[in-house]
Amino acid sequence: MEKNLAPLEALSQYFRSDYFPLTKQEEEELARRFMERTVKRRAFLLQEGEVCRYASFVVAGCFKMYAVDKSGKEHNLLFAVENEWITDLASFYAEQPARVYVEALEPATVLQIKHDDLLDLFTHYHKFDRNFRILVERGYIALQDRLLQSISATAEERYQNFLTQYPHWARRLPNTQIASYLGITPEFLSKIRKDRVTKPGKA
Amino acid sequence: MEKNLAPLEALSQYFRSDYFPLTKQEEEELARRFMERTVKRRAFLLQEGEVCRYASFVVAGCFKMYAVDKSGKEHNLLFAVENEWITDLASFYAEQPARVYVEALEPATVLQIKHDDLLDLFTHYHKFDRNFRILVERGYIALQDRLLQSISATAEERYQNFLTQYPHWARRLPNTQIASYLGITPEFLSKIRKDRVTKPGKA
DNA sequence: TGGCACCCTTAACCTAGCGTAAGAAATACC
DNA sequence: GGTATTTCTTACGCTAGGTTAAGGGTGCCA
Repeated sequence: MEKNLAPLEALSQYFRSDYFPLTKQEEEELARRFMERTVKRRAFLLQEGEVCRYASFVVAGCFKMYAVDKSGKEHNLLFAVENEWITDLASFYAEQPARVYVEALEPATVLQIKHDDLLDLFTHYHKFDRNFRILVERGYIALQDRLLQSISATAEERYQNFLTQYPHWARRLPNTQIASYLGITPEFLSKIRKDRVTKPGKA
Repeated sequence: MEKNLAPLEALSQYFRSDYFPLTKQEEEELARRFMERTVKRRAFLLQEGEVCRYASFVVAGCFKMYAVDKSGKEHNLLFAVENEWITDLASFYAEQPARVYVEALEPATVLQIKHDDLLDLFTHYHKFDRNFRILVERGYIALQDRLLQSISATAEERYQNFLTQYPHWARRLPNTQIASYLGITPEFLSKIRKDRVTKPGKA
């Protein structure tokens, strides 16, 4: 009963510890609208061309969001583990076909809410508008930071920063996935890792 | 009286046409808290190390937001012209020193609101929370799109996309600034532009 | 206990885009 | 209206990172 909170309890806990905590009533409204779903490794929450119907909160397991370019290569945009959200906002809000995939890297459990139900929460309970505003703001800040790095930093620096900023992802993900997130090939990441060991502190 | 709305009228108009329109009272609250400011070409709204005290809405003129890397090079993160916002959210919300500059590329007029006044609007008028949630969502979507391109597209493709996605910026900005936004050197952009003319449609 | 799928590494060769330099064209400002 | 500062272009050598290919490791399930 300690490591495995009931999924909805995990979500309430999440708001309580990082956002404006919910009242009993708001928690009930939450429970009424979020649905639990378990998915296997390799299964998709979303595929290119589909409309993203749900916002998803990860209760257990691990996901990646990625796009496929015209030469067929995958480019990871985002990872999500426990207590993180994974949703293609562009598709979700505009109700247009997604240009990305969301795939489970491990067996997983998520809580999902439909677009209309979320808008409903927004209109009836001020606090959700606010909590989601803050949530998206934080995402925006993280994205801007990453964009800056991708424009201005070398692959080695980006890897280094990834390790310090996202240790919980780094510990858990295979290097192939990390390479794709950093925008380099697995082969080149391998070379970087070797060099880091060889010339450690850098003179 | 047609092209030059009063600044506050421009802001109300902005919400009216793209977001949930404001009531008379909300517009008055807006007027009470936003301050007009004019800046010369080259002047800074924000410099690295300062805390970003204001959210800024551009009424006239043109700005760039950029970061300077450790070798002294500038990297443009964002442009803003009339009816666009330019604010370092990371610094503004956390009240921490900014890592970026915001500089006027043309003589400009902005409307600015202080952090506390904005939070005040959020708590007293539900609609601002909502309008700003949507505003940030749209910014997030644009950023993600750009990140994807910077990971997966070639410099020439990025330039092409820039021209089609942001014609109003492209028309107005010098190529040096555009190059910095795309993450390439002005010299290389120049080469791309030459090639586009030489081999036009691409067989 | 063997096979299959996935992951990591190494190495040799290749290319997109950078750095530098320097002249020409355009624009800002007094 | 004229000078000074930006901006744009061209060219050439150079480096970060990609590509291809191949070998070895590891865990999983039959």
